[in-house]
Amino acid sequence: MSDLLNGLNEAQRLAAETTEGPVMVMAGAGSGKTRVLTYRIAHLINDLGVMPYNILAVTFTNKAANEMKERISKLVDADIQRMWVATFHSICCRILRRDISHLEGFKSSFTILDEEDSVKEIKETIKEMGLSTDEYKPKNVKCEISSFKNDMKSKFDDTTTEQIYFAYERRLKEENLLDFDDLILKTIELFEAFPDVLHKYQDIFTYLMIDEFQDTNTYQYKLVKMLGEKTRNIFIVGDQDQSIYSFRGARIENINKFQRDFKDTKVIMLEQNYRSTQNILDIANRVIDNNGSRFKKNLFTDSKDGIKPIFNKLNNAYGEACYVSDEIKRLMEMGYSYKDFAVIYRSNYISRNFEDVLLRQGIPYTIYGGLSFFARKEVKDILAYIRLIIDYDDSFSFKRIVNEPKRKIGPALIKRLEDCARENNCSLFKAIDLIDRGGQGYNSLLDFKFTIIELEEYLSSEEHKMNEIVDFIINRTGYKAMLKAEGDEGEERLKNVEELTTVLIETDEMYEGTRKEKLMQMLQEIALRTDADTKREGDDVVKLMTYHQAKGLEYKVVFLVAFEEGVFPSSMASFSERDIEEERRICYVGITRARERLYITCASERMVFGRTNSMFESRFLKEIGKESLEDKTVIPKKVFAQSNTKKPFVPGKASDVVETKRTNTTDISIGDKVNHKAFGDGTVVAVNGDVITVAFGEAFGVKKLLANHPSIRRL
DNA sequence: TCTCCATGAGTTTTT
DNA sequence: CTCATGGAGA
Repeated sequence: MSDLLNGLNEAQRLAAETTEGPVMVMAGAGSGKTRVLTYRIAHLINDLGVMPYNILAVTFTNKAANEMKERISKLVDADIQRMWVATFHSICCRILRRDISHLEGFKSSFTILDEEDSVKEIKETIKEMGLSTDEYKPKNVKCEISSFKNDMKSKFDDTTTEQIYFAYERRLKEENLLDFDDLILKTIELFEAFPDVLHKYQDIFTYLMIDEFQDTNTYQYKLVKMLGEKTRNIFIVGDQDQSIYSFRGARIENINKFQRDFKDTKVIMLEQNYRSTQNILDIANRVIDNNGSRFKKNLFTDSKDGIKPIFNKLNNAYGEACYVSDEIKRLMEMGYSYKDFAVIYRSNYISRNFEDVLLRQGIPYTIYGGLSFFARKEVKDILAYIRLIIDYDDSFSFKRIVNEPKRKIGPALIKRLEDCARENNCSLFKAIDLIDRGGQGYNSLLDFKFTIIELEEYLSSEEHKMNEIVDFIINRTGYKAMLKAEGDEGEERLKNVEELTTVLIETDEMYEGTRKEKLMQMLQEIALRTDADTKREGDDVVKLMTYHQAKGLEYKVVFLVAFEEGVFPSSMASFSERDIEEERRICYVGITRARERLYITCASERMVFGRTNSMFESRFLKEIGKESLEDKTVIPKKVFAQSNTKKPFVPGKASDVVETKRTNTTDISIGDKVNHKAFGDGTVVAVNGDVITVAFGEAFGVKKLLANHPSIRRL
């Protein structure tokens, strides 16, 4: 046996070497579980001669999958391209592409709907049924259906919603579409209806490995069980304390269920942490200890105590962002680089102040979340063009772009087409030839048809390079002209469209076959690509992200911001102990992202819904214990002590008004001359609480600033 | 059919 | 506050 596994500690090594039978690894944060997984796979291939394609490794994100593949490829000589390392959704997608045609009425060329698309389909379904979209809000219905499909609900609340569900399912089938949830469900359906197909995959995947097992839902677990039942070589890795996806149907209980279903499961604990300092681990342990229903486990480390985590409470959200930005600058001078920092928050809207301030301070950053590249309207439009060009019968794509740019082909005409298509059991594209001639927009429709045919000829002829395709499409269809006419915003969107060219060039190199075949493969996989997968890790920039996005990542310096009741724990989760326990796990995940320095900040007041609210410190601060934090707050301590003893924020309470006034003290008044580090000298033109408005003259104009911000002094 | 304005609704987390 | 949607008018 090689010395491949020498770099592992005893528990890790045991986990990597126990290759046969069911194994469960309880891996605390930072205990090297990814390391164990990669070395285990390398061990299977290198030392035991297992073929890479007999290994199935399920990760939580595509990004994690790619990273793992890369790390494995450095450890083994064998070609691992054919090894299955992917998310549940990607794996199911691949299985369905091969075998879904066994199921009556399904075709392997299905298109995967993203969130937006499926809400759109539901909306049309509701309208078609003659129901009101006010009463049955498409978003809510989608949520209901998704809950049902993820076993979070065993039946629908009312029969109408159930009817919508049935109609939606029928509609998807007719249009050859699957939503995200279907990827898992249809695979199970396929395996149940066709045991032969299941056996085929059972024979292929002789070693199963599931990462982040605590976040699997009922059906994902079922899938694991089905696939692994035969060989029973199932290796699951998880941490009950990091289960943060119950809103999506994840079940921590699957950990226990696994042990019941596979009685001879070997359990291995990884408790040594290699990431954080003792001080950071201490507060992580203290917080999570408040969760009653947990199997006790304590992380320890050999590393030093390190720097005491820092707490700071600022007057408002703007001040909080300024503090974080100042600390980043200060630490940069001590030798850190931008990529060492992460700002982590509970929900996306919190990021705004940080974006503003970082931008103004010239600190480079990227935001995770928001609209992903492939979810952008313009990108989806062009992809829809390509889809339609390759497959005229793709009516879903047809509808998306038939009037984009505007061609005077409105809802009335579409309705005519749809009716005709249904009557003749054909696609919308074919229906163009069958509807009655004439009428509003009929000629535009013919034009559109010829444009698509022309584009198809262009695309088929292999003489044109892949990188010319997008350009040709946007020129020929008038899409480019449309964007050009939109001004600055259009310019931005044009850039996104042009970025697609890069994707096509990648496509050209990545896949085999004719141009069309390559494009088809790209289109089939694109729905599962998320922004995080595309983001370049290596960039030397500060990262802004949610706790959920931060899972599995680590940074030298971590700022956990907006530690306020109602934000974190989220106001949506303050009702049951169950919810609070999940918020606490989120907190635990956040703390354990930090390697060297941890900052926790909050603000006394914050704008929510355009209103300024007084905020109260998160209960998690108390659980962490203020004594284990170095308090940098500059507001008088007694103000704090009071706010600590008060009940959480309730809108309209008199005491809150008093609280707000107290923090509004500033000794700067209208007419004062002030100096700002970056903007130079200016005159105060307005004072509103602790926010002052200063006119700085032509170069910088009028700015709203925090009066007691360190970068401002009165002259 | 398109454009513009008003109104209202909503920010928890995502494959 | 900000975005999306829908209605009215051109």
